[in-house]
Amino acid sequence: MEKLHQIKIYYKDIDLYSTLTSGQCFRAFMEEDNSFIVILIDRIINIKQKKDYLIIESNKEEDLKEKVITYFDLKRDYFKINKEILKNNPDFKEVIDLCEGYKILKQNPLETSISFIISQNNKVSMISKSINEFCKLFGEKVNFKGKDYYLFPTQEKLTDLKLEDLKTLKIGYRDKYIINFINKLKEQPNFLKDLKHLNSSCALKELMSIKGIGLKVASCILLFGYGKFDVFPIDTWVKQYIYNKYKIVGTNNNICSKIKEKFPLYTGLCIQYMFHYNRNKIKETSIY
DNA sequence: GGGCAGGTCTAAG
DNA sequence: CTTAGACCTGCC
Repeated sequence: MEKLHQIKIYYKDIDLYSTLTSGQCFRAFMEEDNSFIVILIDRIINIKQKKDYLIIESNKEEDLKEKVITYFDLKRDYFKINKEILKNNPDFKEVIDLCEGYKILKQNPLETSISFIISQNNKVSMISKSINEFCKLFGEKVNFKGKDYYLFPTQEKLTDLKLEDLKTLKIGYRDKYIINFINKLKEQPNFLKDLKHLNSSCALKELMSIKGIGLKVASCILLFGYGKFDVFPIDTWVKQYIYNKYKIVGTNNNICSKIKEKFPLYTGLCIQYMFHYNRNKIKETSIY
């Protein structure tokens, strides 16, 4: 039985629920006490809010505080950013208010890439199942508070992956896209590391040169895996919001350039706010 | 059973 | 350069 490490971080301005359950990450589990289990790259954590503190338990002590701060983007001043966004778009206030405490997670680029390749034209529940199965097959098992969890596999572990290894994942035609991606990593082992240093439009181009990664998935990878706030994933929810609010239609490229004009600062964050807002509105007004 | 889900590829104009 | 259609799969 591994020793349990606990830390406390003074931080109150985060909404763990909306941050962890709005489709940025697919492997956060809510516990009965409203805390969350998060597979935080190389460790498992349990995180909960208690008054003005975040209470975190983990199986691994090393750099725990730093890892949590980075993952949940706690150093960024979202109040200041929100104010700047509002200055350009006062009518965005209702959205901003609903998204108070919502953070852009900084996840593992490898996990983000594969997760969002799987996510295309797929359901969130299915995406989670497939990714968990993927980790179970190829990732390291970690016992945490009496339960087994699986880390996301390392790049080295994935280099020998074959198409037929993916058959049990129920990811359908996306299996060959994963293999394309892994082949790219085999050719260029530093591919993911190098993306960090590219500007967003170059990084998008690099990612989209891989068959199976389009504009939407590439944008998700850069926003959620690299914290590049100047890319913005346009999906069905966001499209719907933009249509309802601004009557903007057209191809994704079209929508992208128009929304960039309207929200020149932190466009990626704005889009994510819209996504979260619209999903919540739909849920609220749903008769089911 | 048809439609749909945080899209992308392909082929055809 | 733009745009239908097809596409795995499970769940309603």
